[in-house]
Amino acid sequence: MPTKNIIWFRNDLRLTDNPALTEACKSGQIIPIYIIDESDTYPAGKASNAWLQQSLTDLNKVLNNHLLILKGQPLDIISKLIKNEGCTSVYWNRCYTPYAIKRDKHIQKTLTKQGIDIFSFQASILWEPWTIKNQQGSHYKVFTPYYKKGCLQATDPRTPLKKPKITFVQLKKKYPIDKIVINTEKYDWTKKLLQQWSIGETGAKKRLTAFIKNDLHNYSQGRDFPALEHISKISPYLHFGEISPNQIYYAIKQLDYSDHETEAFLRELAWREFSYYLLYFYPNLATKNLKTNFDHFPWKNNKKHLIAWQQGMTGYPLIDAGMRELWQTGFMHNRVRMVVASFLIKNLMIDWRKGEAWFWDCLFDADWASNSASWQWVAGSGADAAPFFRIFNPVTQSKKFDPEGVYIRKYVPELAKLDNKSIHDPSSATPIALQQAGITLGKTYPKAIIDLKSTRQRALEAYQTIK
DNA sequence: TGAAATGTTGGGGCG
DNA sequence: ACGCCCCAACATTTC
Repeated sequence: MPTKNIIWFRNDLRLTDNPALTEACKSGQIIPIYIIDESDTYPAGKASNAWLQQSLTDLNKVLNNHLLILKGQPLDIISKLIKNEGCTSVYWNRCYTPYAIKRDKHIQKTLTKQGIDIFSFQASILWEPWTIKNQQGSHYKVFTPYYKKGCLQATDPRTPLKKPKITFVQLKKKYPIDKIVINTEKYDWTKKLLQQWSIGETGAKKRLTAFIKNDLHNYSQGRDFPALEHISKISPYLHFGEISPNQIYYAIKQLDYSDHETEAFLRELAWREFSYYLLYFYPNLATKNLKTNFDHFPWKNNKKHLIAWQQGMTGYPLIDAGMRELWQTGFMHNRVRMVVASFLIKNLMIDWRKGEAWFWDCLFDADWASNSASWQWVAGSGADAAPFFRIFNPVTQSKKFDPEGVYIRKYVPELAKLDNKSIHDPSSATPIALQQAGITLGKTYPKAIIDLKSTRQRALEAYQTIK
């Protein structure tokens, strides 16, 4: 009689390089499950959930319709399944959010007591936080030494595993796939957004291959120009584990060349690791300033400004293009993410947590670790963060990185007819230029909601008060 | 993975 | 031809 193993999929929605799946298959027959965890303290945002639906649909397909998608309390669901089907072990790949760590520990303890074997694996990060320590035996606080001395001197990451041979358990009972997940009606608005992506494990591999072929050679420079899209766009796949960081890492390492470009890309992958690392040592990363002096920062609570930012109606075209890209595609180019975040935090002086929340809801790639670490990075309140006084000028950034206004015209079409010089800052364009482009400020496109120079000054003065 | 203010230099216009 | 000034262009400092 072969053993019956539950493989609990979480952020590892793939069959290749999936250690928990591989081991579960080695030792017996499997019951693959996904649980919509109702007690998660920070449930995924709307965009993220929409992606998840598609991803689960795809995973179910490659599992020949054997994936059970169940909703409720994970411990209850797993216990019931064990009892109904006579399982002897549960396999999963480790998660690293504070909530998941606590939940999994509890489940492991409870089930072990009942004689069930729990096997957990490392699958979604290259280096687990507790394995990387500095010379004093503490955790690193600065990225470069963390990466160079910590990670790169540590054991090499696992090389990717092949897809295992799977035998499914013949279930004794029926388990209705949860309708909430498969119901697309609720997320009708996301249909169009999702069509722009090829979701699932195969799509992830295609995306990576295309990036390596077309964009990697020019990554370090090209990634700064939002119109070029010389970026990997792999983050949503990586978040849900449709591809593993190991697969990406070795796809780059095993190229027949290694240069400034490949290094630059691997460094970005390492920033993701650093985010997980920080989250592990600072479980409140998403809610509390790592630099506590920021607790006294005089944030403005201007609802109108926040909404203008969210809707892409600030009157600064690069900001508005970025925010509309987010709304229309569930994604935003990285350079623009930094600029819009700087604008919200420093020019509007709105608490970074408001921005973090909006991104959490709108981004397909919304990731608890990366999102909070990155917002704290821009705010200057995080570990090894950008200094507060590094304030982006959205007009300067626009001229530098979207000189022809290609990106702006794509997402802010009402400015399409403006000339290349005026398009970066319509509020300071000549009346003739505006008229020729058919633009009436305040009517067809908003007037700049704030003045850059004075708000910059205001931010610097506010920063002085908390120093 | 800035930007603005301030400092320095050197070519060219001009009296 | 010379000194003076202007001001780009670049470098350094500051936030």
